[in-house]
Amino acid sequence: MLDLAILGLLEERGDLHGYEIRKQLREGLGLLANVSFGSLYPALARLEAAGAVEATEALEPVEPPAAPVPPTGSLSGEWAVLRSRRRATRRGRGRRSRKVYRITDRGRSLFADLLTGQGAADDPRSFGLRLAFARHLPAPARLALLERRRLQLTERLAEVRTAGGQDALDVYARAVVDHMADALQHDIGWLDRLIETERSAATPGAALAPGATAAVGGGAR
Amino acid sequence: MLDLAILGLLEERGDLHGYEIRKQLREGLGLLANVSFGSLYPALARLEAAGAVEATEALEPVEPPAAPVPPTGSLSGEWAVLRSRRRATRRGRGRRSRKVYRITDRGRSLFADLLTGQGAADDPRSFGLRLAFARHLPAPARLALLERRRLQLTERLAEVRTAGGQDALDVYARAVVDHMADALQHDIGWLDRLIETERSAATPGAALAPGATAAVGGGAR
DNA sequence: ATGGAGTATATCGATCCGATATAGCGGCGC
DNA sequence: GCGCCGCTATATCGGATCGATATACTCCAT
Repeated sequence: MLDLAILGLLEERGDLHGYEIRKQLREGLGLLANVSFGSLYPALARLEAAGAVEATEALEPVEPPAAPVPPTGSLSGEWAVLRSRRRATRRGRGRRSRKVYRITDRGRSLFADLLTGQGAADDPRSFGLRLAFARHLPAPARLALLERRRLQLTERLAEVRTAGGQDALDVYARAVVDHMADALQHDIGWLDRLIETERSAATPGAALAPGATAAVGGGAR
Repeated sequence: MLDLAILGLLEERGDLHGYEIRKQLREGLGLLANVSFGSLYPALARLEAAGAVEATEALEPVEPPAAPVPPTGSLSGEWAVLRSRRRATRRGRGRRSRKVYRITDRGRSLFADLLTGQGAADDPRSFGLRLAFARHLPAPARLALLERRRLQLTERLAEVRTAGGQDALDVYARAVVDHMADALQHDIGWLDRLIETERSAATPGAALAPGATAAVGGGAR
């Protein structure tokens, strides 16, 4: 449920250690907000135990070069350069432990499973996340995701309408229920636009027309 | 966090036992959905331990009348009548254990605290719940609640806009972020309408004008 | 140098959810 | 009549997440 977020981030952005993952999730995509350490570290441990990610302990020892950060050369980029430079100027005992995580093939397959995610769907965060990573999904699965979500929202709207139908509600409760229905309709409209764009990008006549998905950006602003 | 919902329900609807509380929360107000037993029963136990509610074991014994459902006369209404009628037609050993909960003065005071709830505010469910029970709040506190929420949403919108500003996002991620910003603006507009209604209902000139809050129902249709 | 701010990992307790266990009861069909 | 299904009803368990907190190292300003 945030395994998906972690795997997606590792897939798209490369290396990353716990603290960075949290930062990117809080800043990068405005979706997940929060994601406290109390959930992040257990999740990373879980993923590592499941073989979906590999952790390389990147606390460089006192000896200068002697790479104990061995496989896969240039992952950490300019950031690691700065790091080792600082270590050179200041005294040894390279900074803190710091585990850098890398996604495995096992993890990539798990990521694909979580993305389609037929098993248990519902909540809005989960959907937003899946859609944000929809690029890694084949076109039909993308469409299925959108339509499944649309169905869920429609059902929810019917429930809320039923709840709002009873007139035992006072002004404030009614305002809340009405607004909820309104927001749901708004979301459904957005999904409809996305679905239409997705469909027209896959029209049989325009089989090999790249760049056709350029106008997806919902109804924002 | 759902203590508020339970207390509010007991305050407005009277008696109620666990199963009924869940039903009313799922159907009655479309807000909270879910509220599984796994959270409800612990919450009830918690509230009972805190002295906010009193539980009367209402498994009526074999003897017909002999009220062990003693204080506060006509709480359970027609529902209890049906219940006892059925017991009369079928054999004794009145059905299942069934604890009926009643709110105490202690609970009412706790309810008031949770309603204003300066301590930790944020999440949307909590706000929706508070607003739905806003009737039990004095007018200034009501206004404060709305404005606090408005401020939070404005801050969140700024964050989301910042996140959307970076152009490293692909079409789908952008669609998600844009829609999130859009939904936030929609919510803020709704709050603005509520705030205005609330303000105009409290204009100094129209001090004793009841019924002035009749047009609150947001933009819902 | 002292101490605050930022980086970094980890754990704790509380809350909540979904699934599941248990059990009384009414009605339906055959 | 009798078995089974489904509704009412309470309770517990494991898993996920959050917020707070502990710990430690580094950098920079004073």
